[in-house]
Amino acid sequence: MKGYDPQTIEPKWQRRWAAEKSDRASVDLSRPKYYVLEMFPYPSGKLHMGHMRVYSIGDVLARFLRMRGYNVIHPMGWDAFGLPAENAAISNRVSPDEWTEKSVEQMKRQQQRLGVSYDWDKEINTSSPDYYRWTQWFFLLMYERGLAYRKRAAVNWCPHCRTVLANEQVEAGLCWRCESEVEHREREQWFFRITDYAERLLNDLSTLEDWPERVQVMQQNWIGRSEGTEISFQIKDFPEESLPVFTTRADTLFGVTYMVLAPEHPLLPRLVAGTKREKEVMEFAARIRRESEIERTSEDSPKVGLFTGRYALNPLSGEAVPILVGNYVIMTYGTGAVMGVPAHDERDYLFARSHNLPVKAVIRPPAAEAGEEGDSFELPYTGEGLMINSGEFNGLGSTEGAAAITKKLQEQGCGRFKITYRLRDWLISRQRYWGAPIPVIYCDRCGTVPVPESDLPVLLPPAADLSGDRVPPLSHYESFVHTTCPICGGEARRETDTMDTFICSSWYFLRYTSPQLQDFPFDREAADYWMPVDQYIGGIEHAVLHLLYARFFTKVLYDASLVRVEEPFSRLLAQGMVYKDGAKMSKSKGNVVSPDEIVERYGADTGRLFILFAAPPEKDLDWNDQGVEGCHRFLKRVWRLVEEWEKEPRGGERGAGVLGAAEIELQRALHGTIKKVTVDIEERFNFNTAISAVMELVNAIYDYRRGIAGEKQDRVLMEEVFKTLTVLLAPFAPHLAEEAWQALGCRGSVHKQPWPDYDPAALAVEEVEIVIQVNGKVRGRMTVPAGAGEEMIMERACEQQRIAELLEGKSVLRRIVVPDKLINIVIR
RNA sequence: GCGGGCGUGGCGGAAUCGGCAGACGCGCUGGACUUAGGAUCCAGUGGGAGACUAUCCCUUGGAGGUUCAAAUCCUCUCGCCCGCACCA
Repeated sequence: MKGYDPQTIEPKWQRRWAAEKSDRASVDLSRPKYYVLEMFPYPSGKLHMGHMRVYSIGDVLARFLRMRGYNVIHPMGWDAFGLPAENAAISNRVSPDEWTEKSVEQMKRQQQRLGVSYDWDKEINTSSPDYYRWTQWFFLLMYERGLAYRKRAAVNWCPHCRTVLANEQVEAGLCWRCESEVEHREREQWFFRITDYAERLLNDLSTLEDWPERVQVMQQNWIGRSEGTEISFQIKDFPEESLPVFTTRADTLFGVTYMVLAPEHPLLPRLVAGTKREKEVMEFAARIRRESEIERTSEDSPKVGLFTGRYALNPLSGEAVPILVGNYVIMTYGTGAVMGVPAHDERDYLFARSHNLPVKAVIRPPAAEAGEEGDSFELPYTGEGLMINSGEFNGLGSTEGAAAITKKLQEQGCGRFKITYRLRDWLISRQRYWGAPIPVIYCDRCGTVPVPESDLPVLLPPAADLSGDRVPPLSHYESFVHTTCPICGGEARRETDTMDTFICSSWYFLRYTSPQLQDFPFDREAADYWMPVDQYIGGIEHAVLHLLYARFFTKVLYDASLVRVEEPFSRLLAQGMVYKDGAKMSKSKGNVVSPDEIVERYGADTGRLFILFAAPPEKDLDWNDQGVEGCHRFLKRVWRLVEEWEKEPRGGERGAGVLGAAEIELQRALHGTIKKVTVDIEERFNFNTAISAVMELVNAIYDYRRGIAGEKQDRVLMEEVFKTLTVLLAPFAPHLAEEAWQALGCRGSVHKQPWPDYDPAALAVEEVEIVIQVNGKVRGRMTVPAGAGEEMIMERACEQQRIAELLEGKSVLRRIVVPDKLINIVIR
């Protein structure tokens, strides 16, 4: 053992651990289990600091919990299907599977260099047929349960990715992946009926107490539950038709002065058919529909509308109001039509003013806000108040009024209470090659036929040229498309869209529990044992996407009695991003530090330690090269301690049980550190302060060894201190800890040691330093016996000259004593 | 606009239940060892006043408040970050 040389010891232990499969986990009902999971990566081939951070966090927990006696499952795999692989394959002129295989290999090697304690026997790859046959199986399950359906709809189309996208995958009108502007296209597409689960997905958020609030809130917003009333308006001259609208303010029904339809509204063509306005209205609607999402939905784009020539009849007042078509109404929310109440809605007000529509006030603000008479108030008034100009409802408050109106409408058969969600069904078709084929066959005679389970997997044909413009690519694989109908045996065509990769990642945590199982997606007993994931760790970017889809999947599987948990992830840790020089690490900024670079220069232990020490896991982390140096220095410092100890003579008669003051102090430091590190990892997830506590212990050891001459040092105590220090360091710097453990002459692996308990007796102190405050200001300190009472503290405090001076001639009003901490003497 | 979060030395951060603000690390200053130091060790390091001793004052974005005591609780306010957003 000479000098700290991570380049030698790290690979050595990594090989040893791998050979011994020391991190393999199997079902053991006699032991408490713990499932630690980090979001699996897309295999880009390049590990970045964000990866290193999430794996370091997960590994501390996994190693710590194993030492705590848990049966820990800590798996890793590859989210391998998807557009980036396909695009990379096209630009590198290789097939996506070759490209993926190579990337996995590279990335796995990089991961292994970090010394993360994965059970590699559980490795999975979503692009392997062994895996995606079950992804297809889940599609069939959804189909059987009526949760997968096909419909023609205007969908989000990314022209750059040449595929459609789910709503969750469009951010402010841009593709979440390539940031191209998303267009709307009419297409026949497959959807999952996630909206059937909206209420449960929302309600069960409250059971996820250990999820960050911001993630819960983001999901709440996304689901967007809204209670209100659906009101059907009759249309003048169209007795057959009715026009339903959704409103949260049924109390304003008498204030409706117009109606607006979305340009896509199916009723629109019929309303204007054959009229002199037809051409103008339809052209107007077409123009708006051509506008991009951004143009149309940005708040500053002006609200425009056009009269259709038709009138709707207010179901309660009978009043006829004009029906317009307008750009500010969107087809995908509510009913695609709104009632215009300009007096009590900001948007309606703006729209009405610019289109010369009347404004009719029907809600009066409460007297306090409206002034004496309450007759004149500023419009629009969007708050609640008392109903006016509303016939029999006059005088009711907004809340009771809305209920009364809903009731009345219901009696008349033209309205009902309704809950509306912002959440839309999950569009899962993708017009790309590199994904799991949707297992469906179209037969002219039998219609849409799901592929029988026994015919799974529907294999992807080997990739030919993918660079062509033909969409979807699978449609030009004749041998793939042509098939026979499973029902009638006649000629049929396969579905040529593939599934959204978010489906692959919606159940992978179940596959880890029995990754090689051949006849079912996962072993039910294994899943029942390991699930739920106790601690999930990943980036905040999946707050809605992956985390919502996985929750939905789990609920469906629960309903199908395939799993016993309704929620997949008990605890969630959204780790912060890694920054450098005030910006996210990125190639364009030129501020990228790669894990490889760090491992080569300082070793994985240093890199891990820095990442964990620089900030708490959920906060953004500022990369600092000098900080890395500091962590490296610390490890070298630890190393030297062990090295020096090794050279000193062993055993000895010293330390036979009588400890001196310095020894008692060192022992106290040791047990205080055990306590702090345990609490920081287990309860607070604050690895940064756990590490700083270990640093303090190391400083205390140095102080002791400097303060006490070599031959007088208590070797028994020193040995205990060194061993415990090594164990405490094991989750953070696993290689160094293992090497040190061996150097200390201990048997076995440090990672198999039980986590130490602290001895409360060793923490006990005989004397404590107490702060003396006078009127809340620190005026002195003193050392008193631990547990000293108020009288004694007061007496001793007054012995201090400074305190006596301050108290001179003053009367003591109060004395507050915080035992073993502080006395505050209040004087006047 | 709605919702969530954050604001502490030169920097990253600590202060866990209202009880010594600034742990730990970086950086910086001085010193030791050394041919050398980007190795290592020692000392110092929030700002100000002061005989640079004692001691005192100020300090957690800002202003108030509650309290014996506030980074921590309350009110207002400023700034930054994130999510959603013409959602009827």
